Amino acid sequence: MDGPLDTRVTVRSAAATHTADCVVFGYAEGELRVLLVRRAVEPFLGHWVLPGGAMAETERLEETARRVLLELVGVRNLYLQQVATYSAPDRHPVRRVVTTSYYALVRPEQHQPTALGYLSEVRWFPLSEVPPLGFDHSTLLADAHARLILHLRTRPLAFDLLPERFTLTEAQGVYEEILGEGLDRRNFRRKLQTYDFLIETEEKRRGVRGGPVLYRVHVDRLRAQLQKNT
Amino acid sequence: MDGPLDTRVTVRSAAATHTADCVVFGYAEGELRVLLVRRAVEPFLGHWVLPGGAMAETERLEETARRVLLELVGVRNLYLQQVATYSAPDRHPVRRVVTTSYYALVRPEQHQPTALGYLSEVRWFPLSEVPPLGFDHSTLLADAHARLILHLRTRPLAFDLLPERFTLTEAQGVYEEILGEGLDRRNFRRKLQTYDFLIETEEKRRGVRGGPVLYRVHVDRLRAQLQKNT
DNA sequence: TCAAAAGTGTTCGGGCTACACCCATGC
DNA sequence: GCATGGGTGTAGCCCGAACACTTTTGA
Repeated sequence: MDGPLDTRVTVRSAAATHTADCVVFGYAEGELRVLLVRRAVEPFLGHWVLPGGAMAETERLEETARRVLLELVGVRNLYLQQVATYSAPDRHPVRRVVTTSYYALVRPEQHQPTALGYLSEVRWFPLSEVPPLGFDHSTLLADAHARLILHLRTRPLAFDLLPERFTLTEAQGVYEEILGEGLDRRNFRRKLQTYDFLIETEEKRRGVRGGPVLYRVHVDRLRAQLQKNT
Repeated sequence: MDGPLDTRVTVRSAAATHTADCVVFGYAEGELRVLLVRRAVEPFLGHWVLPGGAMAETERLEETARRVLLELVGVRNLYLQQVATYSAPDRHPVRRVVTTSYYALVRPEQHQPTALGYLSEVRWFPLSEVPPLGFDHSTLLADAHARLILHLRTRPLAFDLLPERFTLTEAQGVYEEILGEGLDRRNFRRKLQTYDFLIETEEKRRGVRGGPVLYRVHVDRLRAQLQKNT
């Protein structure tokens, strides 16, 4: 309660480090992917884990998460949602670390992630090829994905993963990849046509049969829509 | 990320106290209520706040929350869900405190809350009569209530707030109080009749016109149901 | 020209909503 | 006995699910 400890039980307050870890989702080549980093230091040297960093003195956790993402993929202003906080005393083998997880949606083609600091590698993994992660990060990833599915069912989030111009079939691919299930093309398109933030452009995608029409989003309307069902 | 800090930005890791604060909901006399405590120490001396406590060295935050609830209302094994984590650097006027909030559902008639330690008073407040709270607890309360509404729409949570025997009208009252809207009696009853964990007893409620029949829940079936849509 | 993907309407069923009358009990 | 709340069924609506053929374009 932000106050002195209760006196009935003698507890020593834990001086834990607090980190923000990011589950960064991206969509490329028809697959939902997640950004992982490889550790170059112990513990879990050589393991793949979620990118993250320690909360600084004057930061909120969300700011920590944004700072990490800026450093890692050089992107600001992306869609970021807190998922949960993990506090098992032994979740870090060396010292006490409490972690709050966030999920983020980015456009992979716009950003080249760079390994830095204590990392040896950064890579996009298709969700189905993610190896067992260090710490309890497999759990964080699963929880974040579950939360994303939940959110996607009530909010038009997929467009934060798509490039500026996209076809409806590509949009459907994003939905199918996140939800992990196939969707009916006509039902899907009818649903999208109810969104006032979708704008049909004059262009068609070249190099693909059928000559699909390209769409773009009216950014302000999309933002308004997203705020409505927060 | 549970690792050394990134090197590109020099951050000093914040040694924050971490607390678990509880938004304890109860239903009594036809009203949804929340359990608040009054502080007997600075800061916010005399203010009403959410009950909570600092995470101990060997505890997970959920255990902290359960410990607080055990001490405060003497109840184990209640329905407890993590809501969110709050980390604004200035949310506590004296020192840095990060707080993770939980909501809990209890049966007020079974427990007499007791003020202890640094508290001068403990009281159930009807949700509509909650005063402005100390710290940022008004926000935590609002967020927890919003989360409860969300959960109630997909899970049969109301029965964790009702006494062992209850009428369908009483159950409807709980739903209406949480959702903040009136429900159609017949539609509501039809919906409840689809739940296999509701058991009609032989008894009727005495002292109320109409002689409504009392129901109880099949605890195992309810637990099974709740786990299904976690 | 043919193979592949884009594009398009209608029907069906289930679940939610709205609505009115009789019955049991307390006062 | 009468006022209050308990108990019950049906019809419309909306949304999501299922489903097949024509058009466009690349190869």
